[in-house]
Amino acid sequence: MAEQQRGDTGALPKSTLADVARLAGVSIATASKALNKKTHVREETRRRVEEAASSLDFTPNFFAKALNSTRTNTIGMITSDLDNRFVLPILLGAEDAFGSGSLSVLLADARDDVLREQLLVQTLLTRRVDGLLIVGRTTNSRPPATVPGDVPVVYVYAPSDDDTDTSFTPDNVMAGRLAAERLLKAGRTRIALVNGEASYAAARDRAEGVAQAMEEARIPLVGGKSLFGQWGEGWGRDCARLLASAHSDLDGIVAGSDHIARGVIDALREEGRRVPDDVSVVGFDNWDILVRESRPPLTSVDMNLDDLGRSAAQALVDAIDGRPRTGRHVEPVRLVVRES
Amino acid sequence: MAEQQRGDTGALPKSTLADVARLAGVSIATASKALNKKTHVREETRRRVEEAASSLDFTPNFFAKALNSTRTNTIGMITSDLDNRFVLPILLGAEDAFGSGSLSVLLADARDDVLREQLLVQTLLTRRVDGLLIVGRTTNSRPPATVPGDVPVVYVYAPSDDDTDTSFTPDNVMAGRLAAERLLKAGRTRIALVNGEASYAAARDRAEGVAQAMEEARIPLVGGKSLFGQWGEGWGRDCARLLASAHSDLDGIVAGSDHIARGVIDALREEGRRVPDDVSVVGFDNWDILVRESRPPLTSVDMNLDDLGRSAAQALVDAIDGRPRTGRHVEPVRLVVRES
DNA sequence: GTTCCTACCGAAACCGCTTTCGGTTTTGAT
DNA sequence: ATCAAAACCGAAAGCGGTTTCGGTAGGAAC
Repeated sequence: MAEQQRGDTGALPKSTLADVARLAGVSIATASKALNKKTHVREETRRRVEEAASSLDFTPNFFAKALNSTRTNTIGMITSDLDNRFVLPILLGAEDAFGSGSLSVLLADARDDVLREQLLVQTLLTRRVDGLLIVGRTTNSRPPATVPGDVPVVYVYAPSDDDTDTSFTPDNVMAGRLAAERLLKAGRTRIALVNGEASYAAARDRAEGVAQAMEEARIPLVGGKSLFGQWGEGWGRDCARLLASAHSDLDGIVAGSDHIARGVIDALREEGRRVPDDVSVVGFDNWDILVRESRPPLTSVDMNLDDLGRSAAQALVDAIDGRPRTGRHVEPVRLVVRES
Repeated sequence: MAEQQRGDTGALPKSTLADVARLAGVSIATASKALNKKTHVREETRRRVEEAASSLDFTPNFFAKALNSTRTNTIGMITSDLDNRFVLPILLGAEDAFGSGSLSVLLADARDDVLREQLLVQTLLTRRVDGLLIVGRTTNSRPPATVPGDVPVVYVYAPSDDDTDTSFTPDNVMAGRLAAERLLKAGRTRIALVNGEASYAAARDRAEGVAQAMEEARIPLVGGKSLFGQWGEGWGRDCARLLASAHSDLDGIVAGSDHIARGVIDALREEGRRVPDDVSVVGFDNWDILVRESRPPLTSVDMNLDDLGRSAAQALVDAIDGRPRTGRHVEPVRLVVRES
């Protein structure tokens, strides 16, 4: 009998702070303080207010709150991720970085278009987001977005050109090292690098890491250097076939991506080379659908995107709280050993 | 000289409607009306106000606006999509369904957990979203979320159990038909269906569609019925191998997914059957990375997720505008012919 | 019995905008 | 020139909270 159904629309009663105050027999001001654990309110009064609030299942009006007080507990996330691989891990990271339920994420897709991105920044700022997470499509660095004012921005995956910005990007050099070292430790000495497109920083960085590891081991790369090509399976196949026929002693291949690795493995098998007995293969990305079902299952370097997202989100939270952690953060990756 | 830099924080000047009104020499009320193209305001007055507004680059305070007026131009999107395939297409659809920039999407991940989903619904309602888009992980139908009040909800991919809700789901029966018909039209008569897990509505529906097409053609399925298994390449390989050795006249395979199809194709090739010369193969999902680089490139049924998302988003917009389109909408899919 | 603190509480201003409603001009017709 | 109707405009009342600041009551100190 306490609550009245309002019509038959099932609309929620929407009690306001005034209702709570009235029910608790205090002023609105006191009710507000009581619920916000602020200034001294007698313990008993607070209890009364809280009871009143919960009995009316009072939910403070988000917008009224936001009207006074700069924080909105909302962050904006602008993505340009085409194949859809980063958004959710990063979202999860962000959600975890806050207490559950407290923070919300406004997601928008820039479609890899600078103008559109700029527009989205505006829109999000209008909605008074506390901070911005800008997710790139590649690890190539990019011009910083122009974000007026003091809104913190964290770049993820694609770092900002400006090193005084805050960026989080996976350590592709380390990835290259891990891949090469894996093969070296397994005693392989005739190792080739079938890489992706040279226009990608990821490809170049991985090449760099591989080169470092090989130099330290004083073993030259088969073919002398990174073999840049395309990202697809086709390139992996073609290149592996050439390598196999040119170098009968080939015993290891670092592939620039899992995709390429799939091609490499298939070609090797068809050329009569056993994987991993004759030639061992390592890929990058640890992309589930590619890695798990290849024959044999592919050893791959996982770029730890979840952690990357979480770290970035955490950094954004910190920045919002006034503890900025500027600079380009290059996050560690990890090798996932499978049978290849 | 008009704008003053406020300190060196670079904080934006944040002009308010009052500033605009003052500059234009009108009252706040008039300024408001002028900018909102509402009641009659003299054309010249409107101009003055608009000039003032743009010279101060006035942006209305989102929260103040939201405080009076139920609409917030924000929708909530709750996903449980694990492999990350639907979120962006649907997001794009939603963004397109509105004028660009006008609407924002609050994204949250339910992690396939009913309790968490319920929590998120609450959180989003607190933020007064105009509507809710609930994206499932499979096409299996699901119990409706309990959304108090009159907030419109549209289910995407996974339809609600309750047919008076609004759901959008791809037409997997049609998909099955298209796949089978493609093979039949190519003159194939010894066709098998290597399907995914029977616990998935998608698998069962596709089987249903294939069965319909075969019946109409009065041609039985090799093996007599859908061969349910798992979704992976491994199952595709194993099953294709068995089929190939048991049925030398086999000339067509419908695979339950592109993933399975990849396995099927690889196995067939290794069994010495040429694709498509000896056996033609069709997959489902048209998942770029799987389809394009298989040998030969795979003919596949595209589930039109972009359109699905767009339609769902549009329906949500309509519902918000008071034109609900309840029911389970089964959206068409399309065949993408490649070489297999 | 004053005086002075202290701890609580509440009136009222305010955040920035929308909207109602009454007052003032303009306009148009007579 | 006169007057009603139409067109504009602005004061003020919200929307639902937070926050300042002054008022009270009760107790300790004198």
